Amino acid sequence: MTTIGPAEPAPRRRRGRPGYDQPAILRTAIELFNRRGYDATSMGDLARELGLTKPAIYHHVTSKEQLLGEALADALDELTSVVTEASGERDGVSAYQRLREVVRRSVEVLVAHQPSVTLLLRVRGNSEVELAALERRRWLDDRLAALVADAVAEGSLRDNVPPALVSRLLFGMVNSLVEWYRPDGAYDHAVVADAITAIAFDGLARHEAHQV
Amino acid sequence: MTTIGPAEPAPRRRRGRPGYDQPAILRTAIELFNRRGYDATSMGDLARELGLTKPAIYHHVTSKEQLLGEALADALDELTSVVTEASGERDGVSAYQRLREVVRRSVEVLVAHQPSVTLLLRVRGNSEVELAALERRRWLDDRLAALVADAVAEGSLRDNVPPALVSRLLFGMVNSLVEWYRPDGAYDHAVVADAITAIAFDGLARHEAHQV
DNA sequence: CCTACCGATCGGTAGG
DNA sequence: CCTACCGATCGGTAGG
Repeated sequence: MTTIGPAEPAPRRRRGRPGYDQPAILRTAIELFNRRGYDATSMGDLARELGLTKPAIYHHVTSKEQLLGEALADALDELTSVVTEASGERDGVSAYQRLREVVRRSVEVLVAHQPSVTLLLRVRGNSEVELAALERRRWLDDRLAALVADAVAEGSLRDNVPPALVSRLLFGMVNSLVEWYRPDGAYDHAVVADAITAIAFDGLARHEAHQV
Repeated sequence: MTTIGPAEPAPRRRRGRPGYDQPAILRTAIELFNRRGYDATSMGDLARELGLTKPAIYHHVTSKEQLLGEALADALDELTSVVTEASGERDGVSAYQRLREVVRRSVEVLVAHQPSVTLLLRVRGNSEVELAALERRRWLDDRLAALVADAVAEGSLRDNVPPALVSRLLFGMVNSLVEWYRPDGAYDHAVVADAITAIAFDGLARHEAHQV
């Protein structure tokens, strides 16, 4: 029913031009979707960027929405791994330590999968694909909020701010890095991860000076 | 050349239907632009939402892009006021205090003008109007980064994270609240402003427990 | 001559 | 992978 599937294990002999495969088209599509926005990007734009005609793209891809779905699945799969692996209860590991680990690993995912995560964070729910992605995102948010609540309950986080609010602000800060982080820029991902965890957990005031 | 302008000071006698004025149409447009995205919102959608025909909208408004420009100007004017007023150097007011004031007043602007600020934060630069808005936004970002640098230089903020990075993360956290804040929701704007300043400046770890 | 619209349709372009 | 198209809808405007 569709030409999409796992990449052929052995590079088969091909007829015609070498051309693009689906992952290559997806990468370019994600880049354009981020640059101009999903709706403002036409399949013609994508064809021009690739040096193909519009119909040629449909040889590799069934729809524009499929490209979006593929991108969102990438981001969601990665974030789901982080949250399930790092937030799961383990003997001798406090909620506080697990939260710090989730923050650090989230930063790594945002850096390594920035284009698809950026798309995920901009989803508005305008189609079935987007609504499904929003549902998975909500599941992640709930797990993160529960982890923050655990850390508050165990006494390691401030309890004068509602945990749900803490969770939103903490991951709001984490997620904001997709707006400006550039892999070839001034900051290594480790520098960013350190800065975020330092600011989030210990604040940005010098401790001698944080009384107003 | 256009019927747009300041509202008539005295409500003159009208013939025909009472109808909408430009500010009312703008409010509805902003709401739709946020719900579905600017590009995904057609003037037909806006007309349907208002109970008008499409041509009727063009009686009040010259173009779809003008509506976007109006919204972005609202957000930018408000944020510019905050940054110029609260970040300006004054005798006896430290950069640290001014930064806290900017954060607090920014939260108030985000809450009071959430719809237009949300649009501003999603601009991609797809048109002249959007490019001009991005330029003004960059000006704001530069002023904020300078204020953070001043606070670091005066010794009140941690100096082990680059000031430019601190600025991005701090206002990334502030800006993230447009993604979830609801004026009729659980949190008063003062609660949110307190939570953000507390977390940002003093961190979310309890001070007895913030050593890992 | 005005404000406040309507029914119909313009030239182009969208995804497919 | 192209030329040649489709059904529909886009933002915007005509006359009345």
